[in-house]
Amino acid sequence: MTQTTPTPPTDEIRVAVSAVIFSVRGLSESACPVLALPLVRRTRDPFEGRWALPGGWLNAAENLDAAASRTLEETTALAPTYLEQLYAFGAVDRSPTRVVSVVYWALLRSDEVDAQVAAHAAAGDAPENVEWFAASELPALAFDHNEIVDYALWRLRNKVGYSRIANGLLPEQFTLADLREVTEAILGRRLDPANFRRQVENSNTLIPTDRFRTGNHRPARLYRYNRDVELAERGPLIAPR
Amino acid sequence: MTQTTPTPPTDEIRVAVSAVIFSVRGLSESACPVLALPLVRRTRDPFEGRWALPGGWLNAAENLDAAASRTLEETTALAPTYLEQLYAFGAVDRSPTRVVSVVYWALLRSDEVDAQVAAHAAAGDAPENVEWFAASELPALAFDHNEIVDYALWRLRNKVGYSRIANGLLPEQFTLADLREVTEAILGRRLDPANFRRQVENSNTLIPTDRFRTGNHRPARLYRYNRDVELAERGPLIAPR
DNA sequence: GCAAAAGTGTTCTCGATACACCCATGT
DNA sequence: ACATGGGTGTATCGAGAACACTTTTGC
Repeated sequence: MTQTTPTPPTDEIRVAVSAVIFSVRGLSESACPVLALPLVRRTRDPFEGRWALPGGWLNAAENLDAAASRTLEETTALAPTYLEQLYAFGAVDRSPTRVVSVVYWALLRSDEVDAQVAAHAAAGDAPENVEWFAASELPALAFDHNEIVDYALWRLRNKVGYSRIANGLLPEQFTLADLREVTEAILGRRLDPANFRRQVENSNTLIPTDRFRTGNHRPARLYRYNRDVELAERGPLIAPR
Repeated sequence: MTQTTPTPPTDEIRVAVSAVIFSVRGLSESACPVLALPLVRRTRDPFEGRWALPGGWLNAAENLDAAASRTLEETTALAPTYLEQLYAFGAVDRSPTRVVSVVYWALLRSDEVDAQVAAHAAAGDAPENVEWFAASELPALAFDHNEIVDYALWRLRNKVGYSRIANGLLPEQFTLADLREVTEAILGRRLDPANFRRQVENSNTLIPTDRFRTGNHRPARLYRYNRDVELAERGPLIAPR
């Protein structure tokens, strides 16, 4: 930003924005929910045919956050419940041409994704080049995108530990078991239901409703997210959008 | 990174790299040490005369990390003990022209900085446009650099809490009181010497030497940094350089 | 001897964990 | 009735904070 060089030689450097979009597939089914993310099949030369993170070029009149949202919207047609910058990747050899990628990571509500995917399947207009993959079973991706996903996973797991962010993956109303199972899917280990309940209750991030989900067993209380909390953990940076 | 646009319209976007460089001034003096950082006075139009973070344009054949190191070297002629990417700032209106700044933050050993500054003062070749400021008494900076420094301070304070990073500001050998005073300067509050000692000892980041610093009171043991630890806290990203 | 910092020991509290136990529902 | 998950109670452990106390130096 200090412009020491009179004629900046940056013509050959382009800025891209990508996103690691997390959601949960197979919630409320018998099996365990699985952390998943959408990938885009490349249709042009560098790594043609390989899967890659959704992304695009940064427009000159577009904020970084807006570009990340646009990328996300173009891929999933959905609004994220959480969006945060991950890292700027800028190694010279990460692409045949010089590209600096500012990567974001996001959380999507599972019900919206499920509905979207089901609607596309029914209408037969599923975007041909977008596919959801389980985060634990990714193929070899284009560019350095495998490393990027690894880093995003690390951040997500970290954040799930000290913050109550997992509800960003759940519908408007959900049970504590839902929230616990999603957290378990992220962390990759089982959690004590009793202790999990108390930790969540003490965090004041959830508001109990008077509705219950009935099923095979004792009905479970439904909770909803408390929007007054979420912030204050990201420091003095303004929330995106 | 997915190059959906055939002809990317990125010609007007330039990539800059800046650095928030922290060091400690006034260590081993009677008063409390003060967290300080170098600023550069702008000599051209946007915000001419105002102080700004050291930085420069990213070269086409240069990694982001390398550009940060270069920036740092040009400002201080010193090698950092710690260097980490802070954030990519890319709001459209943060500069008259469209600039995406990838900002790093770094720690410098206080003794090296003191020696450097003293040498320049003696030789009379002090760089006219670089000056060290106390982090708590910054003037109004160019661009969005005040916000950037605030965010870097937040990250530094955070990291000091859960990691043993403060020794990156200290000379090769130092006492526990040195380390505690630096930590106090960063956090802005006093710490219990007894508890601080135990926390540091249990963290295994320090190696006791058999040397002592003698002074007005009981001699204090000198410690040095244990280089085997430091990493593993930054996730799967490779260390810079 | 005294002041002051270096360094040690002890206690208390709080949060996380483990786990025993009761509750409510469908079958 | 009983299996199963929902939900509560309780003992234990460890890290951190508070603070009393001993040690070692310069003056």
